[in-house]
Amino acid sequence: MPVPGKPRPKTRIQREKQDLILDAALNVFSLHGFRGATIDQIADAAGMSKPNLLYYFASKEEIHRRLLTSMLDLWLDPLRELDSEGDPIPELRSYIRRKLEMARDYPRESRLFANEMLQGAPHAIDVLESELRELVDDKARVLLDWMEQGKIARTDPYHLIFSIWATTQHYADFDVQVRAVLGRDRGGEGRFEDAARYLEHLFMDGLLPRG
Amino acid sequence: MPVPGKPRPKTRIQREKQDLILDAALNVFSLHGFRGATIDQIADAAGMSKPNLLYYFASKEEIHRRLLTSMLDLWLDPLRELDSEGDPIPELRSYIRRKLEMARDYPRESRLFANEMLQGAPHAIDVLESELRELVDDKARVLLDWMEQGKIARTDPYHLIFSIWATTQHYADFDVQVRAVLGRDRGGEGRFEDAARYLEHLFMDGLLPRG
DNA sequence: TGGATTTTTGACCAGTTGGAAAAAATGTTA
DNA sequence: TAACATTTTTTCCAACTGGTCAAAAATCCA
Repeated sequence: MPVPGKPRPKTRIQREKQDLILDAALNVFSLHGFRGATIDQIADAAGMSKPNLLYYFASKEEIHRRLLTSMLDLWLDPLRELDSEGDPIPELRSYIRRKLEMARDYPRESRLFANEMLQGAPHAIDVLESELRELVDDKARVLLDWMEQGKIARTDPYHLIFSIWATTQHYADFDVQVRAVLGRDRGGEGRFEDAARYLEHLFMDGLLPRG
Repeated sequence: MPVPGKPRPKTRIQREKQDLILDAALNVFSLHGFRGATIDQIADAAGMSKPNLLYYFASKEEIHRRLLTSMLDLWLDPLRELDSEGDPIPELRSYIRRKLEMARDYPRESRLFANEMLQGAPHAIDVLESELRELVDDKARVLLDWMEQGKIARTDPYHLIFSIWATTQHYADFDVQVRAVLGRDRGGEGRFEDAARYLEHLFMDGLLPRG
Protein backbone atom coordinates (compact mmCIF):
# COMPACT_ATOMS: atom_id res chain seq x y z
CA MET A 1 0.00 0.00 0.00
CA PRO A 2 1.52 3.32 -1.09
CA VAL A 3 2.33 5.71 1.73
CA PRO A 4 1.17 9.29 1.01
CA GLY A 5 4.45 10.92 1.92
CA LYS A 6 6.74 8.40 0.30
CA PRO A 7 5.50 7.33 -3.13
CA ARG A 8 6.28 3.80 -4.17
CA PRO A 9 9.21 3.64 -6.60
CA LYS A 10 8.21 3.52 -10.22
CA THR A 11 8.33 0.25 -12.09
CA ARG A 12 10.15 -0.14 -15.39
CA ILE A 13 6.85 -0.17 -17.25
CA GLN A 14 5.72 3.02 -15.54
CA ARG A 15 8.86 4.84 -16.49
CA GLU A 16 8.78 3.60 -20.08
CA LYS A 17 5.11 4.35 -20.64
CA GLN A 18 5.30 7.75 -19.05
CA ASP A 19 8.19 8.66 -21.30
CA LEU A 20 6.27 7.33 -24.28
CA ILE A 21 3.26 9.43 -23.36
CA LEU A 22 5.31 12.56 -22.76
CA ASP A 23 6.97 12.17 -26.13
CA ALA A 24 3.65 11.70 -27.89
CA ALA A 25 2.14 14.60 -25.97
CA LEU A 26 5.03 16.84 -26.98
CA ASN A 27 4.22 16.14 -30.60
CA VAL A 28 0.57 17.00 -30.17
CA PHE A 29 0.83 19.96 -27.80
CA SER A 30 3.59 21.60 -29.82
CA LEU A 31 1.43 21.38 -32.91
CA HIS A 32 -1.99 22.33 -31.57
CA GLY A 33 -1.40 24.10 -28.26
CA PHE A 34 -3.02 23.09 -25.01
CA ARG A 35 -6.64 23.73 -25.93
CA GLY A 36 -6.29 22.37 -29.42
CA ALA A 37 -4.76 19.08 -28.32
CA THR A 38 -6.95 16.16 -27.24
CA ILE A 39 -6.18 13.25 -24.97
CA ASP A 40 -7.35 10.91 -27.72
CA GLN A 41 -4.77 12.32 -30.13
CA ILE A 42 -2.03 11.87 -27.56
CA ALA A 43 -3.15 8.36 -26.68
CA ASP A 44 -3.25 7.44 -30.37
CA ALA A 45 0.21 8.85 -30.93
CA ALA A 46 1.45 6.88 -27.94
CA GLY A 47 -0.23 3.72 -29.21
CA MET A 48 -2.56 3.19 -26.29
CA SER A 49 -6.15 3.75 -25.25
CA LYS A 50 -7.31 6.92 -23.57
CA PRO A 51 -8.18 5.30 -20.23
CA ASN A 52 -4.81 3.57 -20.30
CA LEU A 53 -3.09 6.89 -20.74
CA LEU A 54 -5.12 8.35 -17.90
CA TYR A 55 -3.83 5.55 -15.70
CA TYR A 56 -0.37 7.10 -15.95
CA PHE A 57 -1.34 10.76 -15.84
CA ALA A 58 -4.28 12.09 -13.89
CA SER A 59 -5.25 14.67 -16.48
CA LYS A 60 -4.35 16.53 -19.64
CA GLU A 61 -3.15 19.41 -17.50
CA GLU A 62 -0.69 17.21 -15.65
CA ILE A 63 0.97 16.03 -18.84
CA HIS A 64 1.23 19.57 -20.08
CA ARG A 65 2.65 20.79 -16.78
CA ARG A 66 5.30 18.09 -16.78
CA LEU A 67 6.33 18.91 -20.34
CA LEU A 68 6.43 22.64 -19.74
CA THR A 69 8.58 22.54 -16.62
CA SER A 70 11.13 20.09 -17.94
CA MET A 71 11.25 22.05 -21.17
CA LEU A 72 11.80 25.39 -19.45
CA ASP A 73 14.78 23.88 -17.70
CA LEU A 74 16.28 22.63 -20.92
CA TRP A 75 15.50 25.87 -22.63
CA LEU A 76 17.34 28.08 -20.20
CA ASP A 77 20.47 25.95 -19.97
CA PRO A 78 22.37 27.84 -22.69
CA LEU A 79 21.81 31.16 -20.95
CA ARG A 80 22.84 29.69 -17.58
CA GLU A 81 26.10 28.62 -19.16
CA LEU A 82 26.96 32.17 -20.21
CA ASP A 83 30.05 32.62 -18.07
CA SER A 84 30.87 35.99 -16.57
CA GLU A 85 34.47 34.82 -16.15
CA GLY A 86 34.83 33.84 -19.80
CA ASP A 87 35.96 35.86 -22.76
CA PRO A 88 32.99 38.09 -23.72
CA ILE A 89 32.96 37.73 -27.49
CA PRO A 90 33.50 33.94 -27.56
CA GLU A 91 30.95 33.57 -24.76
CA LEU A 92 28.29 35.45 -26.71
CA ARG A 93 29.22 33.67 -29.90
CA SER A 94 28.81 30.25 -28.34
CA TYR A 95 25.61 31.27 -26.58
CA ILE A 96 24.12 32.12 -29.95
CA ARG A 97 25.41 28.87 -31.41
CA ARG A 98 23.96 26.80 -28.56
CA LYS A 99 20.59 28.50 -28.86
CA LEU A 100 20.51 27.82 -32.58
CA GLU A 101 21.41 24.19 -31.96
CA MET A 102 18.51 23.96 -29.53
CA ALA A 103 16.16 25.27 -32.19
CA ARG A 104 17.53 22.65 -34.59
CA ASP A 105 17.54 19.71 -32.19
CA TYR A 106 14.48 20.49 -30.07
CA PRO A 107 11.99 22.22 -32.35
CA ARG A 108 9.01 20.64 -30.60
CA GLU A 109 10.08 22.05 -27.26
CA SER A 110 10.48 25.45 -28.85
CA ARG A 111 7.00 25.30 -30.31
CA LEU A 112 5.50 24.14 -27.04
CA PHE A 113 7.00 27.20 -25.43
CA ALA A 114 5.89 29.48 -28.25
CA ASN A 115 2.34 28.20 -27.98
CA GLU A 116 2.35 28.91 -24.27
CA MET A 117 3.63 32.45 -24.87
CA LEU A 118 1.05 33.18 -27.56
CA GLN A 119 -1.70 32.27 -25.12
CA GLY A 120 -0.34 34.68 -22.55
CA ALA A 121 1.62 32.04 -20.62
CA PRO A 122 -1.30 30.93 -18.44
CA HIS A 123 0.69 27.99 -17.08
CA ALA A 124 4.13 29.56 -17.00
CA ILE A 125 3.67 33.17 -15.98
CA ASP A 126 4.97 32.48 -12.46
CA VAL A 127 8.23 31.02 -13.73
CA LEU A 128 8.66 33.87 -16.17
CA GLU A 129 8.24 36.50 -13.48
CA SER A 130 10.53 34.80 -10.96
CA GLU A 131 13.18 32.35 -12.18
CA LEU A 132 13.44 33.61 -15.75
CA ARG A 133 13.45 37.22 -14.74
CA GLU A 134 16.14 36.67 -12.12
CA LEU A 135 18.29 34.73 -14.55
CA VAL A 136 18.01 37.40 -17.20
CA ASP A 137 18.66 40.16 -14.68
CA ASP A 138 21.78 38.31 -13.62
CA LYS A 139 23.07 37.84 -17.15
CA ALA A 140 22.13 41.38 -18.13
CA ARG A 141 24.41 42.56 -15.34
CA VAL A 142 27.21 40.43 -16.78
CA LEU A 143 26.65 41.95 -20.21
CA LEU A 144 26.63 45.46 -18.73
CA ASP A 145 29.95 44.72 -17.06
CA TRP A 146 31.41 43.64 -20.34
CA MET A 147 30.11 46.79 -21.98
CA GLU A 148 31.63 48.99 -19.32
CA GLN A 149 34.94 47.21 -19.75
CA GLY A 150 34.72 47.96 -23.45
CA LYS A 151 34.66 44.28 -24.31
CA ILE A 152 31.42 44.48 -26.28
CA ALA A 153 29.52 47.39 -27.78
CA ARG A 154 27.40 49.42 -25.40
CA THR A 155 23.72 48.64 -25.95
CA ASP A 156 20.59 47.43 -24.13
CA PRO A 157 21.46 44.04 -22.60
CA TYR A 158 17.83 42.94 -22.23
CA HIS A 159 16.93 43.61 -25.83
CA LEU A 160 20.18 41.99 -26.85
CA ILE A 161 19.06 38.80 -25.13
CA PHE A 162 15.59 39.12 -26.67
CA SER A 163 17.09 39.43 -30.14
CA ILE A 164 19.16 36.28 -29.65
CA TRP A 165 16.10 34.39 -28.51
CA ALA A 166 14.02 35.71 -31.37
CA THR A 167 16.48 35.05 -34.18
CA THR A 168 17.36 31.53 -33.08
CA GLN A 169 13.92 30.27 -32.07
CA HIS A 170 12.56 31.62 -35.33
CA TYR A 171 14.12 28.64 -37.09
CA ALA A 172 12.10 26.24 -34.95
CA ASP A 173 8.83 28.12 -34.57
CA PHE A 174 8.55 29.44 -38.12
CA ASP A 175 10.16 26.45 -39.75
CA VAL A 176 7.40 26.09 -42.36
CA GLN A 177 7.82 29.66 -43.44
CA VAL A 178 11.60 29.37 -43.61
CA ARG A 179 11.34 26.23 -45.72
CA ALA A 180 8.66 27.71 -47.98
CA VAL A 181 10.72 30.83 -48.65
CA LEU A 182 14.03 29.05 -49.15
CA GLY A 183 12.47 26.46 -51.43
CA ARG A 184 13.48 22.89 -51.99
CA ASP A 185 17.10 23.61 -52.91
CA ARG A 186 18.15 25.94 -50.09
CA GLY A 187 15.65 24.73 -47.49
CA GLY A 188 17.43 21.48 -46.62
CA GLU A 189 19.44 20.74 -43.52
CA GLY A 190 22.06 23.24 -44.63
CA ARG A 191 19.76 26.10 -43.67
CA PHE A 192 20.96 25.89 -40.07
CA GLU A 193 24.58 26.33 -41.09
CA ASP A 194 23.61 29.28 -43.27
CA ALA A 195 21.68 30.72 -40.35
CA ALA A 196 24.63 30.20 -38.02
CA ARG A 197 26.95 31.98 -40.42
CA TYR A 198 24.52 34.82 -40.91
CA LEU A 199 23.75 35.33 -37.22
CA GLU A 200 27.44 35.30 -36.42
CA HIS A 201 27.88 38.07 -38.92
CA LEU A 202 24.86 40.01 -37.76
CA PHE A 203 25.74 40.01 -34.10
CA MET A 204 29.47 40.43 -34.57
CA ASP A 205 29.74 42.92 -37.40
CA GLY A 206 26.37 44.44 -38.09
CA LEU A 207 25.30 45.47 -41.48
CA LEU A 208 27.17 48.66 -42.15
CA PRO A 209 29.62 48.24 -45.00
CA ARG A 210 33.13 47.64 -43.68
CA GLY A 211 35.74 50.15 -44.61
CA MET B 1 -33.99 36.38 -54.30
CA PRO B 2 -30.18 36.51 -54.50
CA VAL B 3 -28.72 35.52 -57.85
CA PRO B 4 -25.78 33.11 -57.56
CA GLY B 5 -23.47 35.03 -59.82
CA LYS B 6 -24.30 38.52 -58.61
CA PRO B 7 -24.54 38.68 -54.83
CA ARG B 8 -26.92 41.23 -53.44
CA PRO B 9 -25.10 44.29 -52.03
CA LYS B 10 -24.48 44.15 -48.31
CA THR B 11 -26.62 46.14 -45.95
CA ARG B 12 -25.20 48.44 -43.32
CA ILE B 13 -26.00 45.92 -40.60
CA GLN B 14 -24.27 43.16 -42.49
CA ARG B 15 -21.10 45.16 -42.85
CA GLU B 16 -21.14 46.27 -39.23
CA LYS B 17 -21.85 42.84 -37.80
CA GLN B 18 -19.31 41.12 -39.99
CA ASP B 19 -16.66 43.57 -38.87
CA LEU B 20 -17.71 43.04 -35.27
CA ILE B 21 -17.43 39.28 -35.68
CA LEU B 22 -14.08 39.46 -37.40
CA ASP B 23 -12.72 41.66 -34.63
CA ALA B 24 -13.96 39.29 -31.95
CA ALA B 25 -12.67 36.29 -33.86
CA LEU B 26 -9.26 37.89 -34.16
CA ASN B 27 -9.12 38.13 -30.39
CA VAL B 28 -10.03 34.49 -29.92
CA PHE B 29 -8.07 32.93 -32.79
CA SER B 30 -4.90 34.87 -31.96
CA LEU B 31 -5.10 33.62 -28.40
CA HIS B 32 -6.09 29.99 -28.89
CA GLY B 33 -5.30 29.11 -32.49
CA PHE B 34 -7.81 27.65 -34.90
CA ARG B 35 -8.48 24.35 -33.13
CA GLY B 36 -8.47 25.88 -29.68
CA ALA B 37 -10.99 28.58 -30.54
CA THR B 38 -14.73 27.90 -30.40
CA ILE B 39 -17.60 29.56 -32.18
CA ASP B 40 -19.29 30.11 -28.84
CA GLN B 41 -16.29 32.07 -27.58
CA ILE B 42 -16.29 34.22 -30.68
CA ALA B 43 -20.03 34.78 -30.52
CA ASP B 44 -19.76 35.74 -26.85
CA ALA B 45 -16.93 38.14 -27.58
CA ALA B 46 -19.01 39.67 -30.37
CA GLY B 47 -22.04 39.93 -28.08
CA MET B 48 -24.35 37.71 -30.10
CA SER B 49 -25.70 34.19 -30.17
CA LYS B 50 -23.98 31.39 -32.03
CA PRO B 51 -26.75 30.91 -34.61
CA ASN B 52 -26.76 34.63 -35.19
CA LEU B 53 -23.05 34.59 -35.85
CA LEU B 54 -23.51 31.68 -38.23
CA TYR B 55 -26.04 33.76 -40.11
CA TYR B 56 -23.20 36.04 -41.15
CA PHE B 57 -20.47 33.46 -41.69
CA ALA B 58 -21.11 29.94 -42.94
CA SER B 59 -18.50 28.30 -40.74
CA LYS B 60 -15.61 28.72 -38.36
CA GLU B 61 -13.23 28.03 -41.25
CA GLU B 62 -14.67 30.89 -43.27
CA ILE B 63 -14.05 33.42 -40.51
CA HIS B 64 -10.52 32.16 -40.07
CA ARG B 65 -9.85 32.26 -43.80
CA ARG B 66 -11.05 35.84 -44.05
CA LEU B 67 -8.87 36.92 -41.15
CA LEU B 68 -5.81 35.13 -42.42
CA THR B 69 -5.90 36.48 -45.95
CA SER B 70 -6.56 40.08 -44.99
CA MET B 71 -3.86 39.76 -42.34
CA LEU B 72 -1.26 38.38 -44.73
CA ASP B 73 -1.82 41.36 -46.95
CA LEU B 74 -1.33 43.82 -44.14
CA TRP B 75 1.63 41.87 -42.87
CA LEU B 76 3.60 41.98 -46.09
CA ASP B 77 3.02 45.64 -46.82
CA PRO B 78 6.22 46.87 -45.15
CA LEU B 79 8.34 44.49 -47.20
CA ARG B 80 6.53 45.48 -50.41
CA GLU B 81 7.42 49.07 -49.68
CA LEU B 82 11.15 48.32 -49.57
CA ASP B 83 12.21 50.39 -52.54
CA SER B 84 15.02 49.23 -54.78
CA GLU B 85 15.39 52.81 -56.00
CA GLY B 86 15.77 54.22 -52.53
CA ASP B 87 18.84 54.77 -50.41
CA PRO B 88 19.79 51.29 -49.04
CA ILE B 89 20.56 52.09 -45.41
CA PRO B 90 17.55 54.38 -44.85
CA GLU B 91 15.36 51.88 -46.70
CA LEU B 92 16.43 49.04 -44.41
CA ARG B 93 16.20 51.26 -41.37
CA SER B 94 12.64 52.24 -42.11
CA TYR B 95 11.67 48.69 -43.03
CA ILE B 96 12.75 47.60 -39.57
CA ARG B 97 10.91 50.49 -38.00
CA ARG B 98 7.71 49.75 -39.90
CA LYS B 99 7.83 46.08 -38.95
CA LEU B 100 8.29 47.00 -35.31
CA GLU B 101 5.37 49.40 -35.52
CA MET B 102 3.25 46.59 -36.93
CA ALA B 103 4.16 44.41 -33.96
CA ARG B 104 3.19 47.23 -31.65
CA ASP B 105 -0.04 48.24 -33.39
CA TYR B 106 -1.27 44.86 -34.62
CA PRO B 107 -0.15 42.28 -32.08
CA ARG B 108 -3.26 40.14 -32.58
CA GLU B 109 -2.57 39.83 -36.28
CA SER B 110 0.99 38.84 -35.52
CA ARG B 111 -0.17 36.14 -33.11
CA LEU B 112 -2.74 34.85 -35.55
CA PHE B 113 0.04 34.41 -38.05
CA ALA B 114 2.36 32.85 -35.47
CA ASN B 115 -0.32 30.36 -34.49
CA GLU B 116 -0.76 29.39 -38.10
CA MET B 117 3.00 28.91 -38.52
CA LEU B 118 3.32 26.81 -35.37
CA GLN B 119 0.68 24.47 -36.71
CA GLY B 120 2.57 24.03 -39.95
CA ALA B 121 0.58 26.64 -41.88
CA PRO B 122 -2.25 24.26 -42.88
CA HIS B 123 -4.34 27.15 -44.22
CA ALA B 124 -1.55 29.35 -45.57
CA ILE B 125 1.07 27.04 -47.02
CA ASP B 126 0.00 27.87 -50.58
CA VAL B 127 0.47 31.59 -50.07
CA LEU B 128 3.80 31.04 -48.41
CA GLU B 129 5.13 28.96 -51.27
CA SER B 130 3.88 31.29 -53.99
CA GLU B 131 3.24 34.94 -53.17
CA LEU B 132 5.45 35.20 -50.12
CA ARG B 133 8.29 33.32 -51.71
CA GLU B 134 8.18 35.45 -54.85
CA LEU B 135 8.09 38.65 -52.85
CA VAL B 136 11.05 37.58 -50.74
CA ASP B 137 12.97 36.39 -53.79
CA ASP B 138 12.38 39.77 -55.35
CA LYS B 139 13.53 41.73 -52.32
CA ALA B 140 16.47 39.40 -51.76
CA ARG B 141 17.63 40.32 -55.24
CA VAL B 142 17.38 43.99 -54.32
CA LEU B 143 19.45 43.38 -51.20
CA LEU B 144 22.03 41.45 -53.21
CA ASP B 145 22.31 44.36 -55.62
CA TRP B 146 22.94 46.72 -52.74
CA MET B 147 25.58 44.37 -51.40
CA GLU B 148 27.34 44.16 -54.72
CA GLN B 149 27.31 47.93 -54.96
CA GLY B 150 28.96 48.04 -51.54
CA LYS B 151 26.00 49.90 -50.06
CA ILE B 152 25.40 47.35 -47.31
CA ALA B 153 27.54 44.58 -45.86
CA ARG B 154 27.72 41.35 -47.85
CA THR B 155 25.65 38.67 -46.14
CA ASP B 156 22.78 36.24 -46.73
CA PRO B 157 19.78 38.34 -47.83
CA TYR B 158 17.21 35.67 -46.94
CA HIS B 159 18.44 35.22 -43.42
CA LEU B 160 18.70 38.96 -43.10
CA ILE B 161 15.01 39.22 -43.84
CA PHE B 162 14.26 36.35 -41.44
CA SER B 163 16.15 38.09 -38.66
CA ILE B 164 14.19 41.29 -39.17
CA TRP B 165 10.93 39.36 -39.03
CA ALA B 166 12.04 37.44 -35.97
CA THR B 167 13.31 40.36 -33.92
CA THR B 168 10.34 42.60 -34.59
CA GLN B 169 7.52 40.08 -34.34
CA HIS B 170 9.05 38.82 -31.11
CA TYR B 171 7.64 41.91 -29.38
CA ALA B 172 4.11 40.92 -30.38
CA ASP B 173 4.26 37.14 -30.14
CA PHE B 174 6.30 36.89 -26.94
CA ASP B 175 4.87 40.00 -25.34
CA VAL B 176 4.15 38.25 -22.02
CA GLN B 177 7.72 37.12 -21.76
CA VAL B 178 9.11 40.53 -22.65
CA ARG B 179 6.90 42.18 -20.02
CA ALA B 180 7.72 39.57 -17.39
CA VAL B 181 11.44 39.96 -17.90
CA LEU B 182 11.45 43.74 -18.08
CA GLY B 183 9.23 44.05 -15.04
CA ARG B 184 6.72 46.71 -14.19
CA ASP B 185 9.12 49.65 -14.49
CA ARG B 186 10.77 48.96 -17.85
CA GLY B 187 7.92 46.91 -19.36
CA GLY B 188 5.61 49.83 -20.12
CA GLU B 189 4.91 51.35 -23.49
CA GLY B 190 8.47 52.63 -23.63
CA ARG B 191 9.72 49.13 -24.39
CA PHE B 192 8.99 49.63 -28.06
CA GLU B 193 11.17 52.71 -28.23
CA ASP B 194 13.95 50.87 -26.42
CA ALA B 195 13.53 47.99 -28.85
CA ALA B 196 13.65 50.36 -31.82
CA ARG B 197 16.83 51.94 -30.55
CA TYR B 198 18.41 48.57 -29.86
CA LEU B 199 17.47 47.02 -33.21
CA GLU B 200 18.74 50.06 -35.02
CA HIS B 201 22.05 49.57 -33.28
CA LEU B 202 22.12 45.84 -33.84
CA PHE B 203 21.41 45.97 -37.53
CA MET B 204 23.47 49.03 -38.25
CA ASP B 205 26.54 48.58 -36.10
CA GLY B 206 26.65 45.06 -34.74
CA LEU B 207 28.07 44.24 -31.42
CA LEU B 208 31.79 44.39 -31.91
CA PRO B 209 33.31 47.25 -29.91
CA ARG B 210 33.93 50.20 -32.14
CA GLY B 211 37.69 50.81 -32.30
C1' DT C 1 -49.60 51.35 -42.64
C1' DG C 2 -48.58 46.95 -44.09
C1' DG C 3 -46.30 43.51 -46.65
C1' DA C 4 -41.72 41.91 -47.75
C1' DT C 5 -37.25 41.29 -46.20
C1' DT C 6 -33.69 40.84 -42.95
C1' DT C 7 -32.17 39.63 -38.48
C1' DT C 8 -32.43 37.12 -34.18
C1' DT C 9 -33.73 33.46 -31.26
C1' DG C 10 -34.61 28.88 -29.12
C1' DA C 11 -34.68 24.18 -29.65
C1' DC C 12 -32.27 20.69 -31.35
C1' DC C 13 -28.66 17.23 -33.23
C1' DA C 14 -24.82 14.13 -33.96
C1' DG C 15 -20.09 13.84 -32.94
C1' DT C 16 -16.32 14.87 -29.73
C1' DT C 17 -14.33 15.96 -25.35
C1' DG C 18 -12.13 14.98 -20.65
C1' DG C 19 -12.63 11.78 -17.47
C1' DA C 20 -14.72 7.89 -14.02
C1' DA C 21 -15.71 3.03 -12.71
C1' DA C 22 -15.14 -1.44 -12.77
C1' DA C 23 -13.97 -5.61 -14.67
C1' DA C 24 -10.59 -8.29 -17.03
C1' DA C 25 -5.94 -9.43 -18.07
C1' DT C 26 -1.29 -9.60 -16.91
C1' DG C 27 2.63 -9.62 -14.16
C1' DT C 28 5.25 -10.61 -9.65
C1' DT C 29 6.59 -12.96 -5.78
C1' DA C 30 6.32 -15.94 -1.68
C1' DT D 1 0.63 -22.06 -7.75
C1' DA D 2 -1.89 -18.95 -4.90
C1' DA D 3 -2.21 -14.32 -3.39
C1' DC D 4 -1.28 -10.00 -4.56
C1' DA D 5 -0.33 -5.83 -7.19
C1' DT D 6 -0.10 -3.71 -11.64
C1' DT D 7 -1.77 -2.79 -16.15
C1' DT D 8 -5.26 -2.72 -19.77
C1' DT D 9 -9.77 -2.76 -21.69
C1' DT D 10 -14.75 -2.03 -21.87
C1' DT D 11 -18.44 0.70 -20.86
C1' DC D 12 -20.22 4.78 -19.63
C1' DC D 13 -21.17 9.86 -18.71
C1' DA D 14 -22.03 14.80 -18.70
C1' DA D 15 -20.35 18.77 -20.90
C1' DC D 16 -19.00 20.84 -25.05
C1' DT D 17 -18.42 21.09 -30.11
C1' DG D 18 -19.81 22.90 -34.91
C1' DG D 19 -23.78 23.43 -37.13
C1' DT D 20 -29.12 23.18 -38.62
C1' DC D 21 -33.83 24.66 -38.74
C1' DA D 22 -38.17 26.80 -38.16
C1' DA D 23 -40.32 30.31 -36.14
C1' DA D 24 -40.37 34.77 -34.08
C1' DA D 25 -38.96 39.46 -34.00
C1' DA D 26 -37.18 43.51 -35.87
C1' DT D 27 -36.40 46.38 -39.70
C1' DC D 28 -37.00 48.31 -44.18
C1' DC D 29 -39.46 50.43 -47.81
C1' DA D 30 -43.30 51.55 -51.00
